[in-house]
Amino acid sequence: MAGIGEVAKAAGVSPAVVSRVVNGDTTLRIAPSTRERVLHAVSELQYVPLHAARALRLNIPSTVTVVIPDTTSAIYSDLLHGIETAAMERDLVMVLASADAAVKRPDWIRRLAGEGRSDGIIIQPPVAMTRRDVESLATLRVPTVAILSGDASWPVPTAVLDDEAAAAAAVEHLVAFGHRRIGLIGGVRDFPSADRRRRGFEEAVQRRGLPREPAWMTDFGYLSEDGRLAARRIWSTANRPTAVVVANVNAALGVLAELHELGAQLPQDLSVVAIHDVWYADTVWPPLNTVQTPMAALGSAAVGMLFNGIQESPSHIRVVDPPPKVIVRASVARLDETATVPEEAGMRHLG
Amino acid sequence: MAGIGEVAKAAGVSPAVVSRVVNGDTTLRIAPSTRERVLHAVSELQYVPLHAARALRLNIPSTVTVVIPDTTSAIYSDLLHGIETAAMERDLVMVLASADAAVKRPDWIRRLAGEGRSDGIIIQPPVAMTRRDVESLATLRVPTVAILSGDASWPVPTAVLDDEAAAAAAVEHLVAFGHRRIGLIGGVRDFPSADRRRRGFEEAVQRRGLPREPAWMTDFGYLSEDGRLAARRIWSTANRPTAVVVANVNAALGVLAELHELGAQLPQDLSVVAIHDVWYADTVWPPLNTVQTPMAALGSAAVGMLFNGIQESPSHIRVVDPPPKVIVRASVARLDETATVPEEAGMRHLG
DNA sequence: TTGAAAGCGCTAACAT
DNA sequence: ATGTTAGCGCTTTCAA
Repeated sequence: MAGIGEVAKAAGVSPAVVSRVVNGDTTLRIAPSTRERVLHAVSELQYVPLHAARALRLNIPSTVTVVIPDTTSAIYSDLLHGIETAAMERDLVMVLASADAAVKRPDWIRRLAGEGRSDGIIIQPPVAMTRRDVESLATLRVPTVAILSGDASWPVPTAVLDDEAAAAAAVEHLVAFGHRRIGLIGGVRDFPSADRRRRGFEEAVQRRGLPREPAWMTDFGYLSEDGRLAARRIWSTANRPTAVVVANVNAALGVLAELHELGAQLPQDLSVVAIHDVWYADTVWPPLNTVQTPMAALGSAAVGMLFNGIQESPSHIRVVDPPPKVIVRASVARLDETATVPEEAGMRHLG
Repeated sequence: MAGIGEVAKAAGVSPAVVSRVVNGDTTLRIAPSTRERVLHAVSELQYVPLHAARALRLNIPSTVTVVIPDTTSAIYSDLLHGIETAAMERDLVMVLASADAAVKRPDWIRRLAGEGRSDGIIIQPPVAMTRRDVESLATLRVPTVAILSGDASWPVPTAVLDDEAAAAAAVEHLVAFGHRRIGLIGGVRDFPSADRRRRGFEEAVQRRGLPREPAWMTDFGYLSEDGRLAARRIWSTANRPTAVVVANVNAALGVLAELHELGAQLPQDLSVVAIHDVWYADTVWPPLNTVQTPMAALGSAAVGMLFNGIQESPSHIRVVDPPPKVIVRASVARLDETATVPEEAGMRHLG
């Protein structure tokens, strides 16, 4: 409630002095006693500068907005930490908005971010979002970067993971455990990150000279229910794979649940490894092997793209460091009789 | 980039007219052709009013900030939807902040909310937050309501669930399935919501005349790891219960995982029902029985407390509607030999 | 070492 | 039917 004027009056100085003291103006020459009085009045009246007024006067970025399909998905846990840390370093406030709202009310992102409330937007376009929708983001007068699911051809700058490497790491992990008949439970077609994971999978399979079987590959999506569908499909094929790579950990949970209901013995009947690590991966049964992806680094990079100044920011980056890391739990069976490949060899040459 | 002045110039009118057209001033009498020109200029220049300037000029609430310990916990999924829906009805933007930040930088909440960026705060005080911290929230010049874990004695307004009823519903559910030897895997002591669930549990046990056994009750906390600890403790007691109520679904995941590792057959060896429903409750094995709590209603109520005007807002409310609902899946075994209580009777008189 | 004054972009009361 | 003006709270030359 207290404004700078009241503080000034209480301290017996002008508003200008209060402003300079509060903002720690180093060029300011001031009598220690005066400074004291000001500081005292500030804490007495609990003065906090009104952001709207500063924002109007100065033109300093202060807020980064992140829009993700589901704020309460553990998948984004590391991502958000990465963004928040990078934002704090730049003294920016991170604000989170669910894409739900954006979908229900198409004007919502504009409302949230297009009124100068935000100085940068980090968005993962939900599956439902068309290229046109993305394009319209570019018309917001706010720097925007799309994450996770775009590619270099997009009309806005993008930052993505090395999805090929993640999928390849999953395949190599299975190979190291002796598997050769490997399927893919993938994301939907024409969704860039899903396409990349599929490509990484196929290249790794080919490189290893593994058998390829169309019936072992599905593309229902990233959700738990999608995983259930895929599990039923693959379980019912005549000539099952011994293992599957699941493109998303949430889908993998559905896969495990459905396989249980189908009466499968896990991991003997089917081994599972999923992309992305989340805290509850070790609470399911069997505890799920995952490929940990550099989500925190991605978040940090996205913040950098927005606020590092134009010249240093390419319009498309792929975060390759740290490389994907396999977390071994208990959802992959060791197939000793076929284990011709030494475990080490599997992981090395991925780069 | 384009300001109201440029739009005015482009349309050949004064800024005042633009303002009134844009804001849909109903009292405004204007020539259709003029309005047309204004609208055209607005869309041509992609004019969006600068929020900071409006906020400075008007004094209209526009933002509600919610602070929760972990933004990426599915527990809060319904809560956030409830808040968001209620906020949208009032044309408020919902902004999410993690308590992580608040803990790392104690001034962060002030920064976020004390600068007038927020017109209302909904916070779940994390376990680490002392009563003094909560008290200091009251000194922010922003209306604040604490949710989920407070009680009527707190220095800020609070909105909580009917935790007693939720715990009682869990007990009644187990009784209806024939259980009599029932334990509680509770939250930490002196955490209000945990204390209430414990009380609800104990009252229900007493009401039903069930055996009480201190070794069947633990109080490690709400997290998965806490659940693991509790599961080991209870599994190793000489005279085990046949079922446990777990005060939090995340802890329950830990319980299930640990029991598996201990070699337990579920649910035959131990039945489990947890408070709060989340999407992945049906992806674990066995699919977890839960008590669904009215989180969305709670969120909605909290928004109401903040923005409904003082007279209608008591400083403490308990959301009792809809009542807790048991979601039956497969983690509770039916004990037919002891099933003396008709299933229906169990749920009725809870109110 | 401090103060006075202008102005950031917008809206509302008051002209015309 | 439209324009003029003042001012929201703050920062920053520029002056004293």
